[in-house]
Amino acid sequence: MRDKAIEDAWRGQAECRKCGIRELALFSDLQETDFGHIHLPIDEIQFEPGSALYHVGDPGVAVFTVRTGLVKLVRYLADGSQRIVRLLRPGDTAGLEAVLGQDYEHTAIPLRSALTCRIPREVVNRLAEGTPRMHAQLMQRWQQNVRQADAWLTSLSTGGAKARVARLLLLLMDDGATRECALFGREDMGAMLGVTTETASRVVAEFRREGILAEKGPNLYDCDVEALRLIAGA
Amino acid sequence: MRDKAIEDAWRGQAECRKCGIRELALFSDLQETDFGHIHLPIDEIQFEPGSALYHVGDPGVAVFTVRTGLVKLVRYLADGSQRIVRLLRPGDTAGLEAVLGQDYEHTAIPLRSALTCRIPREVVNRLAEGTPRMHAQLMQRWQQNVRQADAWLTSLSTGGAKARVARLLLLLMDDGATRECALFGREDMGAMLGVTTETASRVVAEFRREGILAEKGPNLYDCDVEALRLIAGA
DNA sequence: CGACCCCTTGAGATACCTCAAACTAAGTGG
DNA sequence: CCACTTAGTTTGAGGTATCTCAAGGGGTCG
Repeated sequence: MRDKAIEDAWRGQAECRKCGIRELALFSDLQETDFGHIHLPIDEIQFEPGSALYHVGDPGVAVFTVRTGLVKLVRYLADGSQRIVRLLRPGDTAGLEAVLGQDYEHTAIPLRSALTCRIPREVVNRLAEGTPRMHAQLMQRWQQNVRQADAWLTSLSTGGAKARVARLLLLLMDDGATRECALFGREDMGAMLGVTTETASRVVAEFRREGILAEKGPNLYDCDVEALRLIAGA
Repeated sequence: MRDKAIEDAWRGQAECRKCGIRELALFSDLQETDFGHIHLPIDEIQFEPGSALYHVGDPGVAVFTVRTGLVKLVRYLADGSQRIVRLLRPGDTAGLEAVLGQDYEHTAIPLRSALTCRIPREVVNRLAEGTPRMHAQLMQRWQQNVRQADAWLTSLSTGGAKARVARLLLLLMDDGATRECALFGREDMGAMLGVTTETASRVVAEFRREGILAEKGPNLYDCDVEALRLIAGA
């Protein structure tokens, strides 16, 4: 498919204790002593767009924490097209099903270069045995996935194409906390919103003509948050 | 709204040990001794269509196991309309977020008369502390929710209206294990599939004219599974 | 400079939505 | 027991949004 598949970059064993985003991540609740339970290496791996963290159907051997970048969870349809069912951002966890010994249910592919921590399944299981807090954290993560899945359905797969695009933009800006918004390929946008590539392109182009979006760089836009909220609401 | 709201029927305290669907339910892995940890009453409650198990935003005080019937999880949109994000069938669990002490994220309403077991939040938590198997079961349930949410998006919110209806019918027949299919109101169908009531009605009517569906009673149909599979695939 | 990829734009076909009316079935009250 | 109401389903007709197919830019990279 893609001949420009890039080699996975390995950055070395992670130092969870000093992790800059630990308060966001799966290990946020761990105490100093808990780290003793980690008996297998946790690798820091950088993935580039086009190379998957894992593929649908692969045996689930590890969980990934996303530290930087953006990762899409993809499911392929009967006709070969893809539907993106979730987006993982820094602090999110990919492949939780591995903890249950199940095969991966999606293919996870970075949309932007993404730095991840690869945590072997057994490490999570052993930690979970030892610390109740880890259990709570895992359940919290699962619930977060459910919540995002529901939000995806109600806000990105409901209403007209313009409203969907507007909601996606707001979501990417943390509901308008910032004006800047990094976009991605129109095909991926379409796969998220359940519309065709052309429709996604048309809507973005229209927003730009109307001054709601101002291009600041390659796929980087300055957004009129208020206007977007108006369109998203309708 | 509904003046014919029916009183919740209480059937008495549940006997989990003898439960006929225990192998399906949340307590499937419990041992005889584990039942000693149950210190609060688990009630059997029958809900009728129109009376909710719980409402979105209510504090999550209990988890429900569905024993019979069919329950919809609803989220309301800005314009007041509803979107059904999941269906619970016998053996499924509603309101898992209560275990985490969170508010309910949906409104749960039976589509058909449904017998449920109401399990107080503290009972689940206490059981989880005592038995690791309960932990595993909870995580399994959460993962099941995620899986259903993803399936809902990819199979009921993707493709044309005819394909969506066909997939919904197959889903209700356990992917074609039985030919019989109990349907519900067209408005609910629309809310599941992300189409209008009229479109849902038109598709069902068309299927009936084409002989794919044969009415056997009020909202009870005999289905041509093969034909549906063909339509669902396209 | 040419090849390639992706985004954009166009024009026609189509599916779905909207609004509105007719029909059905079940419940209500005279 | 029958008109009358009410809620839900079905059907129609017209408008509109999205899809499909196709062609034309604008970068980037060899």
